[in-house]
Amino acid sequence: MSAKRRRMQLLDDQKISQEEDEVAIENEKDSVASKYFQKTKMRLPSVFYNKPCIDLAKSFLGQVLVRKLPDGTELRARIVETESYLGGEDEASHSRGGKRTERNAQMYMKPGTIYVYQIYGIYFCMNVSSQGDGAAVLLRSLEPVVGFDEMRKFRSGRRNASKPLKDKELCNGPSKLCQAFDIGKSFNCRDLASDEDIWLEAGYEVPEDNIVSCARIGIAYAGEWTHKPLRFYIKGSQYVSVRNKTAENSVTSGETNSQEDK
DNA sequence: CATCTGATGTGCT
DNA sequence: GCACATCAGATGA
Repeated sequence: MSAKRRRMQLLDDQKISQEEDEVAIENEKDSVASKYFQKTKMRLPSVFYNKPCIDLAKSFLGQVLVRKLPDGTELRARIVETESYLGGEDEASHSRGGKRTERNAQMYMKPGTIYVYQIYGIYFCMNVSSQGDGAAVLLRSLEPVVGFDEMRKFRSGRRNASKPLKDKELCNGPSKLCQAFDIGKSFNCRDLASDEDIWLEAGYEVPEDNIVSCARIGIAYAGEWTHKPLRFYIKGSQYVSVRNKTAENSVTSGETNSQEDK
């Protein structure tokens, strides 16, 4: 574990124990199982998701996605890359032109609703509905925090398995993270603010200075929308799917998140 | 590092 | 029928 990551972990622990205290005080008189505290203390609430698409895509950076497996094991990874898909006018969005079908209905649902769709027959991508009609945020890359072995196992599926994956290869792509977290179509339509098996917990806020904004990936067909800066990632992160050095250099910040390869 | 290609099947036209 | 918000492996520099 690098010094950097240790520092981040410490920051998290501080935040977590703070919130723990607050919740404990709030529920002092209630005799609710401690399990309840475990789940509610860190979970980001419904109101967190109720913001405009671009704001949400940026606020996701630094937050932690948690997945509870059937056996109780919890996987954790920090969101480091997202994309905004706006409503009707966005030619790259599944909701372009106000299109609304059975497949993309979740994009129009309550902010925080998960939209999972299958792509190229074999992969899944996970989005979260935001404020705005037909708007959603695509999760593109995560930095693994807890559960490396499980993620590696879920990811070994259709590959050679000749060489073990590096940590940074576990979740550096929208479908890779779905594999690593074992997220499939059954997660479609669930609510991140209340679901038992998946949720977001407070990590840290990434300052605007440390966010790279650039073009989205894989939407070359979208005309003028192809080059709009609707992809966001933490500057310097080694866990991002595709880095854009040009865009990184135009971000006015001295600090980066460079880390050694693993 | 960059670029290319095959895999694969659902949802929409 | 065809397009597709991808990935892994191969190849060349």
